[in-house]
Amino acid sequence: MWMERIPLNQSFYEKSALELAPALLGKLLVKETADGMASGIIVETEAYMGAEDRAAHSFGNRRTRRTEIMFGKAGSVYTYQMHTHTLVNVVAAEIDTPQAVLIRAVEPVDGLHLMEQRRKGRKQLEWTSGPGKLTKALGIAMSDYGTHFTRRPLQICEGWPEGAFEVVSGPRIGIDNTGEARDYPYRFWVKDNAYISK
DNA sequence: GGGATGATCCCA
DNA sequence: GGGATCATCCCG
Repeated sequence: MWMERIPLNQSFYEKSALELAPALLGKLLVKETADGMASGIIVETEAYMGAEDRAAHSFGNRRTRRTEIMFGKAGSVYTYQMHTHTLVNVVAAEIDTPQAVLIRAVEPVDGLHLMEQRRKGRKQLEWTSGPGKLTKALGIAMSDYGTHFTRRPLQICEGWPEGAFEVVSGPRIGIDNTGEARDYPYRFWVKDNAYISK
């Protein structure tokens, strides 16, 4: 499927993580590397609400080298390493309000041959159906840390039309040791999409 | 310098 | 269900 790439404006990102997380569903995540371009429609996200959210890296306004970008401009790229994987977040809210949205799954669109190569031996449904998988498939790496989603090589563009899909929500994944924050319904996904993470 | 800790993935 | 595996953080 071919799709015209129109980057989202700065103003799109200037909202709380709780508003930005569902708003990102249906948008196109695009990464360009020396090998070419790969992209996918965002189908699953999680909001991390900063200082008051025990599950957020920036809980209590914790400010370290890793979380520094969360305090920065909305639309900034926050990548970090989880075990051997890179995970990618979209910084939300205003400067000094350290909120972000984790991109948990995308549906492949462009650069299928690149993704197949990068996710060798796995079925297409396993290429991008998880936060660590999709960064591998798209070629997103720690070198993207601190760049901005309105600029190449890592952009978010217009995607599916508004209202062409149904959004549902529920508790976040993999944050069992965070008290009551564990149960907040801060995870959003496209209903019945095949690429939702397990 | 060192030990503990993960917003995960993959295989058994 | 558990091991891999390693950057990051914090303590000493």
